[in-house]
Amino acid sequence: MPELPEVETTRRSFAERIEGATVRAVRLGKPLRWPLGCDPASLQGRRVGRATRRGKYLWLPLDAGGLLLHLGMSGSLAFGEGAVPPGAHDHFDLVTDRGMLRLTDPRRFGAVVWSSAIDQPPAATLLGGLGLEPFDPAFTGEHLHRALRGRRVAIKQALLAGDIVVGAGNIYACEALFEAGIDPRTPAGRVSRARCDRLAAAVRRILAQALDLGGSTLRDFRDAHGMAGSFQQHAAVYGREAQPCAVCGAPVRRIVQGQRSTFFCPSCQRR
DNA sequence: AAGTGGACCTGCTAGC
DNA sequence: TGCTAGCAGGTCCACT
Repeated sequence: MPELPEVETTRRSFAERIEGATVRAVRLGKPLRWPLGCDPASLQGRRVGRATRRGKYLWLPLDAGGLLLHLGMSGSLAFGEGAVPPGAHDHFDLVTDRGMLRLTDPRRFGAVVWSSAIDQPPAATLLGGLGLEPFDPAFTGEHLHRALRGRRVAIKQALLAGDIVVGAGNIYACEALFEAGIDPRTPAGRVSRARCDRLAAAVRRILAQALDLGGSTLRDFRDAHGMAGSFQQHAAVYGREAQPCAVCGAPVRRIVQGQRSTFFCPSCQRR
């Protein structure tokens, strides 16, 4: 599910309301990707700080540490007052004096991990290999071109890998490559400097547009207010196999790269 | 070092 | 109607 726009939309929807709250209790459901890494009772009484985002991870500071959260493929966070009984897919509740933050995640690829600080393991280890933030001014065509040099993987997979630039998942990598007019199968190291300029701009523009639209809701994404996103209605290629390209009319193709679907227009996107 | 494939887990849909 | 195969927004890890 959640790529950068969904994670950031989620962050914005609860960060201000939970900041300054005091933790009353923690409830765990079924296991997530990794164990919490602390006694849940040890979080009681801690003060919640300002939630931040790095890539697709959220960092929720608590006194003397914090929680690193990831939504995996199917996770979403909800924040609300009142005690709603947990459902079968509710696997983490942070109950505070201002309301409860709840992670719902049917597939359980998500995670909530305690760390004594964001720059200490395990948080630092998980965040350590991440590439630049797409809206970092340092993320330029020049940076992208340099980072791709010598890499033989397809450009689509290089974007998804997250070690050069974070935030673009399967939907937005496809959309950015469409906007930049680049065939997703192009070997990463063969994308010219000029096209890297276009691609870096396209990644930023697509992610910004998706952010404006509250992300994409394919099936179950909701922000912490329960609001769905609407970017999926603006997708040019993602999920549109065999439908006519809005620019040239050629049928959109679906191929598989690294066991993930890639959608592209074989006419508008070239090697 | 870079590339590849498998693993994690559940739910939904299309097709027979 | 019911079963099965295939697919889904991520990313870590082991292996070549």
